[in-house]
Amino acid sequence: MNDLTERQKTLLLLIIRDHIESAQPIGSKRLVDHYHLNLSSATIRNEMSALTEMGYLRQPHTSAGRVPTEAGYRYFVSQMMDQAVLPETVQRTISHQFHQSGSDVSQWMTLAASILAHQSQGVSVVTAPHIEQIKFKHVELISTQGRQVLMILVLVGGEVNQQILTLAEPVSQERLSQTASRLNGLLAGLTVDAIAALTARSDALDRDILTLIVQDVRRNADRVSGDIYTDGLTNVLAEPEFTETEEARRALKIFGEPSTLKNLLDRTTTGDNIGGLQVLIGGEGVWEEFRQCSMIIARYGVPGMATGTLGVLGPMRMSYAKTIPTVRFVAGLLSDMVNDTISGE
Amino acid sequence: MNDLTERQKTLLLLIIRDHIESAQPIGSKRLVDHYHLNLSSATIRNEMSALTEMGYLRQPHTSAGRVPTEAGYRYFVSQMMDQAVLPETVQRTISHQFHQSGSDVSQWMTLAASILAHQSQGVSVVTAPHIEQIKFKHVELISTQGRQVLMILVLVGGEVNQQILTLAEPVSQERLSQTASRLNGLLAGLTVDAIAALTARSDALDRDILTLIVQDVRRNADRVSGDIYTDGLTNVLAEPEFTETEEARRALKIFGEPSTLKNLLDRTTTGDNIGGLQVLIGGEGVWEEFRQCSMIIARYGVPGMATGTLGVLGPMRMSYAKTIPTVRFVAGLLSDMVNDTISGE
DNA sequence: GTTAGCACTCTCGCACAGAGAGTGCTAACT
DNA sequence: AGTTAGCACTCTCTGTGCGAGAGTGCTAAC
Repeated sequence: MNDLTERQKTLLLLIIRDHIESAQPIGSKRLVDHYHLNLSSATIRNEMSALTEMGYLRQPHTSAGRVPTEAGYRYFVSQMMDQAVLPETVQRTISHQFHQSGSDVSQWMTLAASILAHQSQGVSVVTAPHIEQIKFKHVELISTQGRQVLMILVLVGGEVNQQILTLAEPVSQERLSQTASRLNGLLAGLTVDAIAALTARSDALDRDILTLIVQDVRRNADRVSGDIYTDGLTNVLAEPEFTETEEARRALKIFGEPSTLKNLLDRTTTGDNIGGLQVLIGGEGVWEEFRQCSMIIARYGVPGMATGTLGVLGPMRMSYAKTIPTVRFVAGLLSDMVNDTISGE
Repeated sequence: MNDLTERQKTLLLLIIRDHIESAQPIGSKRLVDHYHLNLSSATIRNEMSALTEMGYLRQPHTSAGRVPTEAGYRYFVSQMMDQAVLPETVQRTISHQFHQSGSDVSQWMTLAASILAHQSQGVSVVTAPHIEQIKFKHVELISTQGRQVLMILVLVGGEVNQQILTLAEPVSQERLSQTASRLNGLLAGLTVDAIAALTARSDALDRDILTLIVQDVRRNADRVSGDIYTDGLTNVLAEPEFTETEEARRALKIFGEPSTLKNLLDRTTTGDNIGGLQVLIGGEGVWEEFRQCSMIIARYGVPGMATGTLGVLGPMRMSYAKTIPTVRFVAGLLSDMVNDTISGE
């Protein structure tokens, strides 16, 4: 891997950087003209030939300039991975936006997706934090009319669900309030599984409600952890490599199908490397449809408690230098926010 | 308008229907071959020439077949508007999906958008119902830690908001419960404005909470009524008229920008024609970017109480016969559901 | 009013040539 | 040994010209 001479390294990085900007194959002459290297085009040709031999560059056809291969990009990314930092002004802007937004998880997600899409000019995707251990906090029962009761369920972490249940017979608000406060004492801090265990040995009214609580929490856990937020779907259409629509369509279609997308994200991330980014270049064997694309993915949250995934999809020649630190920064922010809400109790 | 002979009518409808299917200009010969009319191509040419003269058809160039003009489509739509009905099997499938879904507004919206996009193969958009008169129903105050209190607010219509407020000094859960139940008696059924009026003449704790209630409701009203759900963004890329990306991109971009989109919908719909559809053909002067597109829009909900908009964007040669009844049906379903939740109290 | 026939027009696809860009190789230079 | 100038070569891209095909409008006959 590191049998590259110093000159070859700088040349390779230069070529990739230029190609990311111009979206065109880079020739030796162009290189000499644009950057005043103290070298002739012939020398550069020799080096380029060597880099091609080594698999970092590729020629679309015999008489075109060079284009980075996946290996080339990977080298490029590995070089800049550590240094790339988001300018402080951008950091502040983003933080500001988050602090201005509401305290609702879905708002955070939407905002994160929007910021990622904007900054990177790619397609962003954010999954809501999946809460590993859901714990009961509080329940309210409000009679609405006849046998219909509105149940409000508060979970540790501040999440609130509501649900309407229909009882076998009308029950007064007073009795409902009593039941609620009794249950609150009984269930405080218990996990779903513990509550489910309790259900069996309870009397009629309690059983109805407990069953519903368990059901609701479980269903909701599925739904919320399945929630996927995307933004910038159309950004990618601006890229020159997607002028023939077919390619773009196939890639975008995947992003339009939440289930497939979730699957893809799950397969490529593990829960315990918070802070570490993954950069998938050219599909990297993961998904045939993304052969022309790259993805930058990160996990955020608190391992073992609540974690989610976020990432950006772009063309293979996306601006890694900008996107990588952005993804990292936003992941950090979201982690902090998740941490705050969880440790709140 | 109705100076069309019977034969011209059937011919016009035939041409449009064929063009919607084939996406190609329709020539006289093709028409004779495909549908066994008892006419020669020459006769048809004469009629086509007349239809062109009248502005219903157009020739892309001298020696191509005919293509419908906007006026042609409009005539087509006006002819089928009343008869088009959704097959009962489809109706049942859709109803079923709605009844299976949760009771959460945002789930309805997502589902509606998904169904519309799928059925029509176009881009769908649904705005959440805007509640005109928000009324208070119930509040709960739950102490979490120190001075932080979780406020849960239930509105008439079943909507539930939560919000964390920080008090000047710690207050016991008991006192909070008292306050909550007092407020519940006081505010039941009041509108936001009425509550705001009360705020002035209340003591410290009440005032804090009341202010927050008003704030929260107002902010939430803005947010929810601003919520826009879209689906099928990539469907439109499959259409042959969008193979050059530029056109598609501009149209899609608008659908990616919630604010612009909302503006557009608001401008083209009025709140009081629930049940009536609007069909905008070729942008219809509304929006330059949609020159190649059509939109089918409907309002749903209960006028004066809560209404929202939903619609489908597709190419001008979209399948009106299928999309119009679908939009109408889904609008009806959503209206029913809104009606149910509102009249629930 | 309808139809057959015909000349006309315009697009589309294809082949072909020339320009341009970039390469690899060789030989000369430092 | 490394670097450079020069040159022949290859391949894409662009524009042009031409024939095929499709469709039309018009005229004259039915």
